[in-house]
Amino acid sequence: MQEETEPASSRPNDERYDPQRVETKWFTRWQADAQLYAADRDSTKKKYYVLEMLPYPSGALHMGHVRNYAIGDALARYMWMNDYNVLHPMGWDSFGLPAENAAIQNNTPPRQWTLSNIAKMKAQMKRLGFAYDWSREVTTCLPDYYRWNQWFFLKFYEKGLAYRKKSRVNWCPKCATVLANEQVLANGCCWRHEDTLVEQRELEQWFLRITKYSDELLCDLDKLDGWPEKVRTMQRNWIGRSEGTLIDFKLDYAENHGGFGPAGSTITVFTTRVDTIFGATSVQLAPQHPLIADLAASNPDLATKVDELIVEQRKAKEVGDIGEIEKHGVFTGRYAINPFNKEKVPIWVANYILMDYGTGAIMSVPAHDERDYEFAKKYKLEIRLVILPLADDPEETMAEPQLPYVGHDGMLINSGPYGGLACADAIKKMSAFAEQNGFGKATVTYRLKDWGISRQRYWGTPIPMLYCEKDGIVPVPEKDLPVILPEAVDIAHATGSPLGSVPEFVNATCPKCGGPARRETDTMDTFVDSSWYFYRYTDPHNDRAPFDSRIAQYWFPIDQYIGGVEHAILHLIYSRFWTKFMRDLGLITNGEPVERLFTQGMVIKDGAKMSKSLGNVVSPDEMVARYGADAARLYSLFAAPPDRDLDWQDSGIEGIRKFLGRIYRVVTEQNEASVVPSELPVDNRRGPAARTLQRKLHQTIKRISDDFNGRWHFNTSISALMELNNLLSGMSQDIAAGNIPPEDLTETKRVMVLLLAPFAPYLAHELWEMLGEKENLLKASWPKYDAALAKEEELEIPVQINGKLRSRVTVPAESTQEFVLDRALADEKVQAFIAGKQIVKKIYVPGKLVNIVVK
RNA sequence: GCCGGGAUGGCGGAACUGGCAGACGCAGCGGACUCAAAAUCCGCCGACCUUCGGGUCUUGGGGGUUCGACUCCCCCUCCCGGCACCA
Repeated sequence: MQEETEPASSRPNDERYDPQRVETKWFTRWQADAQLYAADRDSTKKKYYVLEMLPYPSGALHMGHVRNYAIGDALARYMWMNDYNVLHPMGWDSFGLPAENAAIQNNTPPRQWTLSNIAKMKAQMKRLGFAYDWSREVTTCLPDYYRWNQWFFLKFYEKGLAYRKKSRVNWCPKCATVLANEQVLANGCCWRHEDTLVEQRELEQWFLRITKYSDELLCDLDKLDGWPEKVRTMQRNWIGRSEGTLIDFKLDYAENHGGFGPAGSTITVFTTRVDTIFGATSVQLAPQHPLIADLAASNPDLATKVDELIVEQRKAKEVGDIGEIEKHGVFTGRYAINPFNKEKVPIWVANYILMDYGTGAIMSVPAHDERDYEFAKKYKLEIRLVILPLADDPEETMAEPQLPYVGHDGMLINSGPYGGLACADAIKKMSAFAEQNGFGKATVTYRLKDWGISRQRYWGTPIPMLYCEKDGIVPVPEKDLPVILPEAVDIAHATGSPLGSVPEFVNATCPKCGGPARRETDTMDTFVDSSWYFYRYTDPHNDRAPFDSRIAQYWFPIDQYIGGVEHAILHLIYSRFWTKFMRDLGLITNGEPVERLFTQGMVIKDGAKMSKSLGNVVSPDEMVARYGADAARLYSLFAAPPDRDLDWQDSGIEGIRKFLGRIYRVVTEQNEASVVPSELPVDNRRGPAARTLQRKLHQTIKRISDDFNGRWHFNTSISALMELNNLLSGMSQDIAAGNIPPEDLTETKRVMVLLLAPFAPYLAHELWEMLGEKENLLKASWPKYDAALAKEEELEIPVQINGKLRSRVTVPAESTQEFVLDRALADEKVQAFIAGKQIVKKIYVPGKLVNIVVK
């Protein structure tokens, strides 16, 4: 009596889902249509700019890329289907060191290596079906892009925001060139000469004055509520704003006869706790402090000790535990005068003082600073209590603290006229006093430093500057841009900047005097390229300006930016800086580039980040070949919520591949009713099965739409789609029996395909066509859900007794509290549990549960 | 040390505002189809106890609030990320 459903194996092969066949077919079609994903230049639709961070063209995509782009692509497709004018571009962050390394290793010119990598990766992206507007492709290593880096540099220079300064860099004596920080091994040696210690050298470098925007970069973080709090916190830490006071300690001439001469007569210290200054018992200098060179010149013993301190400090920094370093110091033999109490305090040099923070000098207050305390104990310096904390015990107002006491809830003692003041009050009054008397002032210090953009490398944007003997530093005139990066440069044997060995490049004419001039041979940090590339996408072929302001204004800010959290600081802070600068230039009006930021998690395998050395790398090409692009993409969305790390499992993608096969089968099955449905109108013909299907359909639309508009938990979107598919595939008998109206069946399949489209575009397009749809799926409208249809008619209400689940009752959805409670109490199992007991409380949470409390 | 994030079956994960813990998937087990296998389909699938009705326990650990806690509060452990003698 039971009809056996036809086994799948008897189905002709070509009816089964074959990802290679489907994907090749659509890949070919999409290739032929250059306009497919083009953003409109003029559109009455609302704009939506969705962007994924552009990759470095290393030669092959990895799974992290696939995940990143799968998220962005799903969003772009969803927005298209919601009738937005979508901008979804892609490009290449294609300057940088690996191209030079490859050039040295394989003897391939960096340009050739880079462009061939781009070709490979672009082919991969296309095969994966990502919907990019390739007519807007930006390649940062090409002159039509980097000339605008140079143009911006000239603007920075014009505004006084690009300047030259001596700065310390890593120098390998064997390579005879400068190394990036990443090229210095953990033990402080060169990556190519593992037994050679890297030195620090002073070099003239170009800087961009990002610190001009420190405050704005910090304050505007508060407005970025579409950014993860984590990233905002990281940027706040990075900027590191700190309010404090600068205080000048005069050198004691009586003691310092001669020493400390030309370098100055005062030491300026920065402190956040000027209220503790009466407890200062020494002044501590960073070992690199300029005053020391002066002293050390006449004191070789001191010079040696200071050098040791420098080495200790640098080693600790390289190992990354500067916080753990054993504190060492040396007394200079000299003294300074505390301007508040005119006391003479010894001047020391210590390895825990950093030259690049504050002024490189501190006043040491052992009683109220942990580091100073530790140092003072070690070298037997005086520890003088000047703050008494408020006592816990209200009987006594002040407590004898355990040293060091670093709290702010106290009162000053032993502090002359300031005795009795509260800390906060004292800080204000003492800062004001210092300012009135010309030996200090309240100030704000930042951890953020100006951005050193000079790189002694070949594969980067040439800095458009000239050095003329007569006119000094002269910018290249705008009309002479771009300064083209020459090819055929021997980078393997270069000493210093490779461009320095190219006479045709170096030798130029001074635009001012017409005499000979030398070109700048350093190139720009590649973070310059990525600081503004997303503006170029809006007007990528402009040869008169980096972009047209009006066009950029239409698209900006970026509605959604998606990328790895590893760029939370550098790239995202430089980009914000660049945007503020462009606004001040009048190019744009927005002060921030990115409205909403999403940072996706890493792709890991076997509990570790994928890496060649661990041998746990999963190749996207292999996944596409074995399971298809749709499966690879769908799995990267299904395996974990996008913001969390994703643990790659090969068996998992296999499961997704099976799901795609099931949805293919369910949608394409020609399941006609064997019983002819009656002629009644549809609404009256819908029995319980039809209603169940309809309800599930609308619930699924709601769930997936909510995920797009909210948390982006696409893993649950996809499970919702699986549930719907499971329900429909389990209804074959109802369908055969004519219990599902044919129009419902068609509608369900249609909607399922629409819901699948953002995640698995190849299969969705194929099924869409198979359903007889003529219009491009991208232009189809995202389905709307009907809350009334999604609503359950009957509810199964769990019944708890004293919080423990004991039974369930089924009630109509609109039941009153009274009705539900009566039903629950009448239930047999419930009766058994409450028999002989007293009902204390009856709780009904509408639509959710009943809890009966008994004694 | 400071600031984030996290810990749920054998595994990846779900549970949106305090209301049925374990959706969906993987792996596993049983069955159907097959000469057989693969593929596919159907069923079972947290642990322990069970008289097979069910019962007890269970969301890193300990306490608390509540009729009710994965969810809120306090304390603790471990893992991941960032910052770190920042004066």
